[in-house]
Formats: sequence, C-alpha cells, structure tokens
Amino acid sequence: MENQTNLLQQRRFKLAELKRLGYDPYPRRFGYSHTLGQIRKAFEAASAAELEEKKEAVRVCGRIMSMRPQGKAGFIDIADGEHRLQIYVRRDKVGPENFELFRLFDIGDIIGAEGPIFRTRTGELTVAAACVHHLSKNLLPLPEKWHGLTDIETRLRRRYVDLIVNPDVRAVFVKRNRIIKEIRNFLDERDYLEVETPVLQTIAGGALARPFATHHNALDINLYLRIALELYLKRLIVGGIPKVYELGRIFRNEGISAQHNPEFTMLEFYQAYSDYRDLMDVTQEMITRIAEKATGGRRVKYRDHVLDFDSWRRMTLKEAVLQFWPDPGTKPEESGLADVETLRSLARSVHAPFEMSDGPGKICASLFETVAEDRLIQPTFIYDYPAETSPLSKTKSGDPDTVERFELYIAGMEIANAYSELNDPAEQEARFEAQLAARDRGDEEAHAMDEDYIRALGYGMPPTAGEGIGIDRLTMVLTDSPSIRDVILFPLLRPEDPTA
RNA sequence: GGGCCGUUAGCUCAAUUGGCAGAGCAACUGACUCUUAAUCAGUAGGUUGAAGGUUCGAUUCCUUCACGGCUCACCA
Repeated sequence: MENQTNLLQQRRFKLAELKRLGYDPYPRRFGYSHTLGQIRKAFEAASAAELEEKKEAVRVCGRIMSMRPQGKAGFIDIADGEHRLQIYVRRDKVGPENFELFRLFDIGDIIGAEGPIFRTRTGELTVAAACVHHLSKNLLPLPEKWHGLTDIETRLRRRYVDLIVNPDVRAVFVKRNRIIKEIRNFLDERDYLEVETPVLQTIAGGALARPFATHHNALDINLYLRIALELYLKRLIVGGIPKVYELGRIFRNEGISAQHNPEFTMLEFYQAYSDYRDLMDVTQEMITRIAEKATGGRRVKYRDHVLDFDSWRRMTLKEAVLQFWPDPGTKPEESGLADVETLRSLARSVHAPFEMSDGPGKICASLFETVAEDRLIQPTFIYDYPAETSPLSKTKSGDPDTVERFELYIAGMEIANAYSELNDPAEQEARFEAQLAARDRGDEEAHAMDEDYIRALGYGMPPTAGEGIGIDRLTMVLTDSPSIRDVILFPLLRPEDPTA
C-alpha cells in the first residue's frame, strides 16, 4: 500500500509539474489527422524512401504503452486499444521546452504527437515528433508489459484495464457486435419488425425461471424484471404484426456459472403461419451466415473442436438418448422411453436426477441432459420435447404428450429454443392451471397464470412459431470463449470486500 | 448452496522440514540522439487477503471469515 502511495505521489507530483510549467493538465480536445488504424492503412505499404520524399505530417494521439528513453531522445509506443504506433522524440527536433514536457510523460499517459511519418532503420513506421502534447495523466500504473494482466478477478472488476492491455478482449467484443449486427441484417432483410417490450412486468412469464423482484413507488405495486420476451411478442402477433423480434436483456435470479450470468441477452423472433420445422430451416441459415460473417469461415475452432457449420444434424430427443446411451448392455428400446417405471430404472443406471412426482416426459428430458447434451458438439437440432416441460408449446398432432419444440445445441451448450406456439386459449389456460398446481407443490420456477395473455389468445392468434437464441452463448461459440464472462463486459460479481 | 483449489511489492511469479520475505518488469537517481522485452550503474518499494490459534519463531501448520477460479446442483 505504501508503495502504491509512493507511485501515486510521484505521478501526482508530475501532474503538479505540468501545471507549474503552464500546461493545462486536462486539456479539452486534440484535433488529430489520423487514427492509428488509419496511419497503418495509409502508410504501411510505403517504403522508407517514399516516406522520406513525401514527409507527410500527421497528428496522432493515444495511450503510452512503453517508453525507451535515450538521453536527449526517446521512443514511445502509443496505442488506441487496437493499433500501436511508435513516436520518436528528439530534443533537437522538438526543442528544449517541449522535451521537458516529454520527460514528464509516464507509461499510461494519454498524449498527442505531430510530425512527419518515416521509417526507422529497423523499418518501424514512426512519427518523427515536431511537438508532443500531454492530454491526460495516468496516476495508477498499468500492468507490466510482458505478462500483462492475467488475474481473472482483476480483469473482470477493472475491465477498462483489461481492455487497455489485452487486445484480444477488444476483439471478442468487436465480434460480438458483428454477430448482433448480422442478426439484425438477417431479420430486417426478411421484413421482421424490431420492437421493444416491457422489462418491468407484473407477471414474469414466458420461461420457467425465478425472477428478480422490485417495486414501483408511485403505483405501489410489486414488479419483476422480465425472464423472457415471449408473451409480449406473441401479443404483437395477435395484434397483426406477422413477423416480429426483440433483441434485449433478460434477467433470471438463478445461479452463476461459466454458462450463466444473471442478466443476459436474448433474441426472440416470432413468425405467423409457420411451425417449428420452418424455424429449423431459418435458424440453420441464420446461424451459418452469422458464423461465416463473424469468423470468416464455416469451420470454427472452439476449444478442442472444429465446429462445422456445413454439417448440421437433426434428431429427436429420444433418438439422442438412444444414440448416446453410454452402456450397450443397458441400452433401452425406444418403446421403453414412454414407461415411467422403465425410465426411472434407466435414470438410476446413469445417475440422471429425477423426482418421484416427475412424469415420463420429465425423466426422459433428464436422461437426455445426462447422456447426450455434452456430446452435441456439432450444430444439432434436438426436437420433439415432452409436453410436461413446455407449457407454451403446441402438441404434436395425435400425440398430446409431445410438443412441437426444438433446441439447438452447439459445443454441448443449448444455444436456441423454439416451438410451434400454443394458440388455443382454452388449452393454454389448462396448461397454466397445471403449472399453478406444480407451483403449489413447491416448484418455484413453474409458470404463473397470465390472464391477459389468455385474453389476447381469445382474440385469435394465427398459427405461429417462435424462437429464442442466447446471444452470449452464441458469442462464446464463435469467439472460442470458455466462459460467459469472456463475452460480457461487466459480468455480475460480488462487491469487493471494503476491508481488503 | 456443496466439494476442491487459489490469494506474497503496482503487475507476473519465487521462498528448502516451521528459521533473515526475494526476482523480473514498472517506479526513482544518473549515463546514453534509430530504440522496440533498449542497454548500463545505483536506489527505494511488503501488516504475505482479514481475524484468531499452535509455536522460542508462521508466507509455511490449524480454525473462522472475505473474494475469486474449477466443479456439482439449478438454469439458458
């Protein structure tokens, strides 16, 4: 702590020196001629002789990343987070007064420089400073230049420092932005209308999850932060908007892990006159295009795997259970996956969790998660889910226990979830009643009754299919990121210990 | 929430069985006008995450707590 105080004092002293010498320590603006990227683009190809002939003067600015002083001269590297550029400062070029200013510079300071572009003997593109400017002071020293900042906790808590010293971090978030832009392009081209629906809701519906609770003072009502976008978007389908989407933050009061952050970004899109099979085709086209645009190809490295977006698979949930069954000796017949007793003994044999109150559908879903989910590395649609776990989905014709629903798995993670939307208000009401019964039995994540949503269906909703895509997880897959924290700039952490 | 692991200088890391807390970079002073992990000489920097305990002596062993990582549970 003492040392940090010393470092701080030294830098504060230099700040005072700037003032004493008549400089504004925090000037208001700096007019630059080029960004560092523009410098690279404009001059990277030019030879030393060409640059020498043109002597093109530039004004550039950025943060000092390293300094190599040499008595009456010195080199500094500045960076803007993406590009670096070397500045060469000579006392006989900038003059004694400006050279004194240069000598007050610290690594981490924000500075400007003006002068002609040239190449050093070693070929490095460099600004030969005619004058340097101090733009902002670094009081807290940056991490060292070799190992940088690696401590995960510090990187997340001080993401600004992480971004300064770890260029890969910025690249991830640039790619995340490209993914989101490409989603909008894809949907906008196809005439989906982007909308915004309430984050604050009196009933947190559309998914099975525990919500965050809050309170509105003037109305004196309890509210929840939304756990899904679904029910409002389907109200808009009722309202006659046949293709609609929202890209927004949702909030779930659940555990935190490498795949879960309490707030995360979801795309949900709905289209009338379609069913879940139509959405599989749309999804395959959309995800393949995004992968290609964001990564430059259809084969994408993810950890130890190469994901191939040219070979998608489709299989039912039951087929997946059978295909990935670990022990040939106990491998069940497909018919056995409908009988509760058989399912219970199968679940015990592979240590799949279940409750005695669970029906066959729920146990079958548990079997899937235990034996198949991790193995679904290549893009795979798993379809036909048990009705028990899907209160908003339409059942398959002739099979009331199965719903028209699929999930997309990539790299062992659930990336998307879609279904043919239940649009029969009477059946929807009955499904909500069944969820209320589950809630009474202690299931905190069971869906709440939403009378207004039933009423909306009462006005008539066309046959509709809808889908949610987890943007954070999709970004993980396309940026080779092992943790969701790598693709969220400021993931939720406990507050720092104030006594530390 | 459970289990395991971690926390030492601003950053990255050492420290023998429990026996003087150290290095590199950053910083400070000096030298150095084409360096790029610049170089050379010197200096300073520590309540070892916090609080207790055992001990002649604790970075090291024990207990509790804080924060983080991995993992399981839950979920997307």
